[in-house]
Amino acid sequence: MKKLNIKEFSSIIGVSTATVSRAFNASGRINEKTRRYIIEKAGELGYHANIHARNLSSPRSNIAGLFYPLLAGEQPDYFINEIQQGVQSALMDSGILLQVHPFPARADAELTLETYRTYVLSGGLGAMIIVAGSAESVELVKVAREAEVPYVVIGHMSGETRYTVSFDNGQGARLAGKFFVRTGRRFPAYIGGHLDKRKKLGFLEGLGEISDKLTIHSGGDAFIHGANAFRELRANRPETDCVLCANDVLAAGFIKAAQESGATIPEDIAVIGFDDLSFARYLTPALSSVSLKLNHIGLSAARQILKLLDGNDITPEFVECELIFRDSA
Amino acid sequence: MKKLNIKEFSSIIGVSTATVSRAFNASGRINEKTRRYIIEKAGELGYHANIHARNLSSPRSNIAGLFYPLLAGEQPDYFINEIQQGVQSALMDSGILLQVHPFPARADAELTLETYRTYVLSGGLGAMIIVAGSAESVELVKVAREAEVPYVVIGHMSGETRYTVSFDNGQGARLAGKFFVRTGRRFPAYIGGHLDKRKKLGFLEGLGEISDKLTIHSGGDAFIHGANAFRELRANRPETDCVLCANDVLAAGFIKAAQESGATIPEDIAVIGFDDLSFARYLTPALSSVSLKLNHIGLSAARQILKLLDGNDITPEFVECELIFRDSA
DNA sequence: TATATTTGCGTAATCGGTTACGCAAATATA
DNA sequence: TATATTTGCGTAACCGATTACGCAAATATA
Repeated sequence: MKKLNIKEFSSIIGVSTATVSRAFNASGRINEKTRRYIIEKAGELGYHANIHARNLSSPRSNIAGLFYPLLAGEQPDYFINEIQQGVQSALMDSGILLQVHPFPARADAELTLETYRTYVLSGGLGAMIIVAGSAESVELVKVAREAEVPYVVIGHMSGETRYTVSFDNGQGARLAGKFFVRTGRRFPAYIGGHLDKRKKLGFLEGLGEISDKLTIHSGGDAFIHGANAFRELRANRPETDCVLCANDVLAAGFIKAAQESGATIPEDIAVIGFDDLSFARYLTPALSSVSLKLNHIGLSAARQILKLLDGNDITPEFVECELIFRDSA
Repeated sequence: MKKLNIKEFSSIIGVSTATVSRAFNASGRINEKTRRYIIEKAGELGYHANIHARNLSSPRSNIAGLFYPLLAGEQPDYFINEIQQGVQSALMDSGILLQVHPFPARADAELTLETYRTYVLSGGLGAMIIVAGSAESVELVKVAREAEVPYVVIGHMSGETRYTVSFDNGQGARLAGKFFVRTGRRFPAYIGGHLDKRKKLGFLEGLGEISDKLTIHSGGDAFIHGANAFRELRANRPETDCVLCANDVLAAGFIKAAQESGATIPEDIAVIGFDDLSFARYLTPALSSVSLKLNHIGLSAARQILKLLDGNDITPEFVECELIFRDSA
């Protein structure tokens, strides 16, 4: 079945193209009966307004892009996943579609970034949600500004304070540190992938008096690195009695290795993870973790976008980290 | 800075619009020097061809949509996440963008579906990847056909054999059943959310001689339901010595409850999960699971799409389930 | 009833590209 | 050198919608 365009369709049902167009758009005056008739006929004959033509003549794009830095390694990225799901639920009934735009770190980034740049600047997106965390994120914000596309950034980004849903890793880490001193721990360790300064600093602050005892271990961000960290710690600094891991996957690896070696958690070593991904509670012992409320953050960011698209103003939002207590600390 | 359109841009740099257009498109004859000159100038002046106009005059869409049924409950959907990540890596350097289209089950589905329908039929998408598993998926395939958009479906869908990347849950479950009889288990149970016939049937087949002893428990698909299942089983059928769970989250819940009650796994009860999500190995004991190779499936599906978009033919692909042995069985 | 206002719709310009067609210049062939 | 072919580019007709403008009919106001 050949596809109808507006000219054919309108002439078949005996009205003008303008009227057909008005039937499908809120704008313009049209008799309610005519509108219903046209909509009905469109259903019968299978007429669907070409979306590109619409976008061309009256610029709009109901597509929002979610941009985020790709994790190194092949592990599935639960972090982003939880944000994405939050974003999606907020967008669900808004008529806004979601496009996902991962970008790799450094090496290939330039190419990918350039692709996105062109895409956005040529009008492909109506809104952008940018997850901070790499140099590329900053570039993307520039692109958003240049293209005059409404955007919000998730997380910390220097220089950007206007459109954000932010959280403070440092504050979260501080919570963990304080908890450790409060529960009488003496020899803390921090297991971090590619070092996140805020986390480390916050942790140090929270650790207060015992902060001079801190050991830092950094390898990668994956399960295996958590396990390695445990083994090295065991070998080089057996007195360690509490650790903060930069993410939950790392914590899972750490716990696993600890169990294999016979260490008990939290008695011998208390461990706290970061992000509070939903599998944290599946672990044994169930993992205590600094919750970033990722789902909530995603939701908020998307709602902000929705407001911007409605022409409303928004105020930056700050989401406080919360320490979720389970069994590992 | 006002945005340039092709007419302005071309007249500023002293060529015709046709030449500018040719510079950016593979089609058409153009002197290599002219092309380079134009591209350079475009960079300087910040000219970006309007994407809607391009799509209008020469129909193409470099957007692929990933459609999938939404999980009941608010849990993050790791299943889809792993597929999505596979899809993304395959699409990464292809220039094809990915849009995600979750659709809720039943209740609100009609509205959402209608939105997607209109969107696709009006030319919004260049390709569709449809995850089977609900009545809506079938509808979406119809939409794809009607809109003449290349598509591939992931999973089983009756009537659709041409464009698929499929797997057989039944085959996977059979593996689990066989393993249980081989290892001398006698009283099997199946923990399933909304019952998946194939899984149950396959499990029964694999169970062979001990299949008449099978108990079936079905509640929901979440962690809590797995835990509940354990408790009920313990109360009503304490002799149970092996279970297959319809997914890994369920299995995680089951294991957790088992540990709390003091039962040991796998000695007292062997448990096998389904999907082999990446957190399976984080659990204690590490969860044995029927792997669907979701990441691989996503990759394949996307590659099929790429082939179709290149005008090549594809042959349906079948991905065999594999039982991944870890510590829980 | 005469005039002013509103409503409903059609005509045609416009959005910003792509590309068929044709022509002149450059190159190849005889 | 004369002719045939190829190359490079410009002109203008599309692609399929939206919407400013204007007119006639319907309704409101005097």
